[in-house]
Amino acid sequence: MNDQPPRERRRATGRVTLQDVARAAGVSPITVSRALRGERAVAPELAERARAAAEQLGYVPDPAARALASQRSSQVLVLVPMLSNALFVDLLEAVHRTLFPEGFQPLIGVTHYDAAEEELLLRTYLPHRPAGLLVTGFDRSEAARQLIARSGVPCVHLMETSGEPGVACVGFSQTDAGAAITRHLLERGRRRIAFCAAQLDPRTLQRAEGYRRALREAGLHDPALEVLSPESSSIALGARLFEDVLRRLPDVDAIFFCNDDIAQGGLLAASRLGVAVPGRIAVAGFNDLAGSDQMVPPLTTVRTPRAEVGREGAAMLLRRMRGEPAGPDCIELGYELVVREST
Amino acid sequence: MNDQPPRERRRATGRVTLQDVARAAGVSPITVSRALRGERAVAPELAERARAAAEQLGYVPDPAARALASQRSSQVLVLVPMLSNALFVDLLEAVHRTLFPEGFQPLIGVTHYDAAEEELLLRTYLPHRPAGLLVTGFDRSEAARQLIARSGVPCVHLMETSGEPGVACVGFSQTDAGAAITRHLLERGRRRIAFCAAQLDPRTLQRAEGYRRALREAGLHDPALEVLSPESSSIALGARLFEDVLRRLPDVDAIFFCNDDIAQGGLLAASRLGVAVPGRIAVAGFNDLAGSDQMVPPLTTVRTPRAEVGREGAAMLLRRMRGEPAGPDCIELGYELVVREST
DNA sequence: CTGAAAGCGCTTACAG
DNA sequence: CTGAAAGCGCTTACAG
Repeated sequence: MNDQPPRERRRATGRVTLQDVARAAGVSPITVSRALRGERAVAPELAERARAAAEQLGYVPDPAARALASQRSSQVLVLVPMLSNALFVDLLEAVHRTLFPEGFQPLIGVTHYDAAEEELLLRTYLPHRPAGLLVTGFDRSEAARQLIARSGVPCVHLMETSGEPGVACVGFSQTDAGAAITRHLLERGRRRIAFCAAQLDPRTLQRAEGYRRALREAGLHDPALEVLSPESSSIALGARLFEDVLRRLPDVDAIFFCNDDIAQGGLLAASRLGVAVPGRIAVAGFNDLAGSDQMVPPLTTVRTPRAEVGREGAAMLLRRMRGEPAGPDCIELGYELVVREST
Repeated sequence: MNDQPPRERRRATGRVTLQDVARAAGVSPITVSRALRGERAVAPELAERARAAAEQLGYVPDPAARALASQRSSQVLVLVPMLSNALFVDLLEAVHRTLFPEGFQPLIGVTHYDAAEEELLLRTYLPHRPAGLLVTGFDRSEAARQLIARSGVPCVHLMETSGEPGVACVGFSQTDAGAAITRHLLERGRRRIAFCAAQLDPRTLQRAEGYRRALREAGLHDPALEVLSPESSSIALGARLFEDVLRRLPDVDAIFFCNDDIAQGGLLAASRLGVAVPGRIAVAGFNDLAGSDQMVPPLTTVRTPRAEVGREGAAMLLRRMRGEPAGPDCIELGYELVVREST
């Protein structure tokens, strides 16, 4: 009567393994593995038996074991600068919708517009061997660049475009968009157009470049009209910048804010101070964020294709992760002027 | 002259492994492993040698191998309803700041207030064996509840509190906070106070309950004054709800909006329509989100402790993941009335 | 305090 | 098309 279990050395995880499924299906574990991943040709009958057994036992592959054996996980590292900018929330949403149903899980990292922090995130997450990498723009430390290159992980750059062949990217011309909204203000008869910006990240500076280009073409460029703050973009900062312009540059008749949140703050400041918009001063924003259409007056802005950027960027990455024909290296999407009553 | 390399069966990953470090340090791999993790007592001299060798070779542990061997990854699954509600961005920020420096990486999942989606996220991520789990509130499918319980992964509930012993949670009383802001409106002399809500998630409904309690106590409760929309919260929806109240309930003299974004929309609608706030109608919000202090007039609201919830929730989870004394099951944080000019 | 052995649960690389 | 063997790079569980 010795029914005590044998001295157990095995760690009992209780998990249903490939082995269990193989035994139940009467085939080898490799065959089950192949059948479940749809890899290679497996005899239809065996594949079906494997699937049925897996289903019946409630088999769920172990991602850690899979990652260890294949040297590749199913996570996709997505690096964005800041979640408090609704732009990136829209971007992430589109990325998730594209990747998740295809069996890849986005792993979100927030850099806070900080090169050192981005580097730390890469150092932390790259050892997980993500299947792919989605990063914002091209501006990063040399070390970060090398980490990405040496990792061998397929990488797509979002929100900006680059001419360089071999560099995968999906975005639009921030410069052109900045020039377009500035030209719109010129067409409305504005002559002293200020540019108010926060954060001063590369994309903001590209919009500044577009602003300059448009004003130079009109012979109306004046560096004194650029109000650049390195602070984070926020409604409160926008209000301050607006008041600042009013005080220091009384002849300004229009402001192009580099992002809708500071533009909204500007509009609110105008309302509080009783400054007529667009009568006394026109206000334009950028990105068409939530609420801009509800401002008083509704905000003229540029609708940027962040959802499309997320979708197309993820799709481009998908092709590269799967080794499919990669398609174009760079996709340039459009933008759209949204003219409302603030200009 | 046969210097062609031997037939290679090994997959050359090129990675520096524990073995390499052990060889270099002249100790066994297990000793290196223990030294690097600070586990158990390792002779100081050996530990130092192991650390030096690891440093010198640029050794980075393989998370997949670690997860497979230990049956536990270093990721912490964090489930929030929606990133477009800035509340959750603040929450995630605090969670990241608390967890990341301690060697745990948040893995963000967005449920979109959808029980089925939450369940799918759990089914997808739980097999990764996260070290811990942070979820929003208590409202989920029975299947989700079981998945969590059976996984054995330590779990802390955020944003709400529960009396149940053994259920770890960090939050505050949404009901009390809702009652408090309603009482503030009463104290301001308002008598026909409407409650406008979107989304109708559990926390919103708890605020509604607080609203009712306060009005009943004052003998002023009227179900007709509740305007509940299942749509997602947004500035645009707030504007519509405001106009709706004005039209359908002309005697209303105050509105308590369940979230600041719809309150901001209400304020903007008032401004557009020329309705005096608080003269004709008082407006109060909830959460004190970005921009509320910049509204015209500035919005009276309730400042909720989401950053503290994130920090304390993550800290509570940290203790549980490490098997330290767990501390209290439930931490109830406070909230703060922020009275501005809209009431 | 230290280490040899076993094992975590998969996939790769061959061979047939 | 299928499978036996080896291996991915760690940690656990023992033993000493």
